[in-house]
Amino acid sequence: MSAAPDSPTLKVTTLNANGIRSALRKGLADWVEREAPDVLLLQEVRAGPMPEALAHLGYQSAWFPAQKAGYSGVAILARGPLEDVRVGMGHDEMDAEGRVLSARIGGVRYVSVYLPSGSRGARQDFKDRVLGDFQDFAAALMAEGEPVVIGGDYNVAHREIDLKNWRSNRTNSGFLPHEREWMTAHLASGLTDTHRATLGDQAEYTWWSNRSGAYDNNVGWRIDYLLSAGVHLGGVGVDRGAKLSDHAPLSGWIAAVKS
Amino acid sequence: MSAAPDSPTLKVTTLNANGIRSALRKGLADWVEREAPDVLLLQEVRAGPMPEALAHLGYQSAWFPAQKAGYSGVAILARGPLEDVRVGMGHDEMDAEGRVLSARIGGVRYVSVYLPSGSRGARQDFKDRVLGDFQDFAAALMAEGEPVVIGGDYNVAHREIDLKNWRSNRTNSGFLPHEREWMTAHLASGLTDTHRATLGDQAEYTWWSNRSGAYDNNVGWRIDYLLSAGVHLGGVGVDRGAKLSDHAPLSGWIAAVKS
DNA sequence: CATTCTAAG
DNA sequence: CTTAAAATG
Repeated sequence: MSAAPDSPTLKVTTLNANGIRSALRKGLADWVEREAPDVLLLQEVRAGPMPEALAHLGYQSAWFPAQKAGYSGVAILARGPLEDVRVGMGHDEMDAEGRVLSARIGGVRYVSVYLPSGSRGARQDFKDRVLGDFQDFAAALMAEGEPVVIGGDYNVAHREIDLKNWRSNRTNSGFLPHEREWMTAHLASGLTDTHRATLGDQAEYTWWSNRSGAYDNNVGWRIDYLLSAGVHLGGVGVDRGAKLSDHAPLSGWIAAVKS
Repeated sequence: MSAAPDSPTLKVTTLNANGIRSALRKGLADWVEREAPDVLLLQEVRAGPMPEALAHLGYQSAWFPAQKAGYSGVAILARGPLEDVRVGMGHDEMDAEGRVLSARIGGVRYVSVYLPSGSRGARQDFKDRVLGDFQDFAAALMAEGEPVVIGGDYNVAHREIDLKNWRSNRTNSGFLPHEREWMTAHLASGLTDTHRATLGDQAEYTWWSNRSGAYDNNVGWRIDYLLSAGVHLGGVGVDRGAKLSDHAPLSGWIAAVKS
């Protein structure tokens, strides 16, 4: 992890929890107490609202579960008040699966997003369809004029350096040419990939398959992002050693904004 | 456990495994190697045929799974050849659930039976219906003239001494008056309850609920039986400490029969 | 409370 | 490989 900058900042973390109950068993509460993010964006919580999960550490929270129990679901936890909480992105299919949630915290709009996986083939069509819709949603948010921070699991690796075996994955969901082009356009719409901007072309991953020693061999993908518009995110880093789920927490420091 | 008698005998064990994979994880193979039953009658294996499970210890086997994966299913394992294996009891409903299997081993017909639980209310009707059918099946087997040993989970405690809290369970499935009367009639048809015959009115259980410390407090039920007709079973005993499942293995020694 | 299977990733 | 739920005991 990088060190925090000197000026007054807020720390923001995004994490695909792959089941918040599982992540809590693996020490999420201790990790949060130690790392003390001011804003925590969670994806794939796979549970209904659990406001008590980190309440003892002083977090308030908003939750947007999927209609289907045990599936998907996002949350935002923060040490300050969550204002103007918005569930969903006005998209029946995405919102039925609890994939987008946003709130204003300290004058910044934070979005927790979990874009669909296409690894099960039959879902690639859905993924392809909603990428454009999410871009429209993000553009509309930015047009509101508030600073925006989007954190989440995009299920897309952008560049060759963003996954271990890019050659063998050129035809696999998550690194398909049109997905990568979509990410390029998404960023070009005004969002900074703070990980890339901070760490440059250093290979670093945020997800490792559970199968066959992918983590031990660091055969990973960078598919989780902290994107920002209208505000600077610094000190971005991946806590590869946290092992709270099959994803690593991705954190950064954002300059405090007057609200 | 009681000691083996002096004369040439075969050891027979019955065990509701509550998932043979689980029982193997909990040391079933070691237990079998140590206790070395010649015949092992298993219920609730919750798996398809696994002839390899104890093959390394020299066991041959017959399996009768339920049609529904992961549910019910019985098996017979033996160190000698299994002759005239018969799957089911000629009863569509019982046989769809893999509840009765028999084989001749060393001149004795062994039956592995898993009678339905009524603990889920809606299944009590089914249980009540099939008790009579199983009695008919057993009577027909005995009428064939071969010695018969039936081992299995009857899901019925016979007498007040056969469960810890008989007073509070008089209206609960497994100790209903008509179930107890059925067991009385079942035994009266010519089957010896070898546990009761050997150990008398000593309270001993074969099953403990997984909930709320039932095992530690020995709040159990005697619902597994070794019944015999035309052959004597001695040295019957329950291995309460085995902890291979929520049931204890029940074993006895049978005098070898000329085949 | 424990087991297995399923859907999903 | 892992998670959560569902069905079943």
